[in-house]
Amino acid sequence: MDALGDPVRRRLVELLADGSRPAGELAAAVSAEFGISQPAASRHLRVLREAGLLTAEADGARRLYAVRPEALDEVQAWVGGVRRFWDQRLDALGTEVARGRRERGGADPATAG
Amino acid sequence: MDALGDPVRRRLVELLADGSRPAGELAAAVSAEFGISQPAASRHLRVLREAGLLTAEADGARRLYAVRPEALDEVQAWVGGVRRFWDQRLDALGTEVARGRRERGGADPATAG
DNA sequence: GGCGTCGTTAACCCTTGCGTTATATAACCC
DNA sequence: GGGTTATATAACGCAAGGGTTAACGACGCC
Repeated sequence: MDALGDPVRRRLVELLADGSRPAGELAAAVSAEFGISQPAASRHLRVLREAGLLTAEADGARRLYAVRPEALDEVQAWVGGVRRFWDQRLDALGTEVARGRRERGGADPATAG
Repeated sequence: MDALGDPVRRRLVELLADGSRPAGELAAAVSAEFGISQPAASRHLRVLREAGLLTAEADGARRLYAVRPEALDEVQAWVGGVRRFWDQRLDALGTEVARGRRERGGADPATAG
């Protein structure tokens, strides 16, 4: 998840959302969008690879990159873990979404809106 | 999402998973776990706040922090957007998980194993 | 085998970001 | 009001990360 803290890297993952692509294609895309060089893109791919977000498969002279779904699972699981609480809170239907209310007695935008 | 690229900040969000907490409590926790000072923790909270991940509500001399669920929605939506493709791929049950196959004609470890 | 292409690695610079200590602001309490 | 607690900001140093250019390794083609 640390690896996804960079917008270029997030973009690279996005570009791989609909299937694998050769490194060159990815590099061309982010180079154009972010104005960075091809080696820079390569390094981002490397970081993503080492973080387990992507896999690289040799295809002749090219390298096909692809998303590793399990990694996305982990991310989603993490977010889900945090969100779960809020979901059941909302499930309890505004019983008291903002706990500060009780102390301040103020209306909460989350429940009001 | 950039804000979640830091382990301390992720931890802070985790600590807020089960409800809001005062800054001091959060600071104490991450200070202990990561060996950082209170001001450092405060800055992380600030980053998370400015990123829209957290909200801060004054409670007397304290400041109650809480997760902003909408922000988590965005994260999950992003991941979901990337994952969706993979989900339907897996739904098609190994019809051809590794698209590289067709170009190379070689057996893919993912499908073979 | 020589050449062009694809991609990664190396070496280096500069900015960003995180950490620290010291200090400011604000609320509570007596 | 003075002191204490709670939290944020300021000023600053340092390490890390990301960018660049140059060079290297690997494959494909003729």
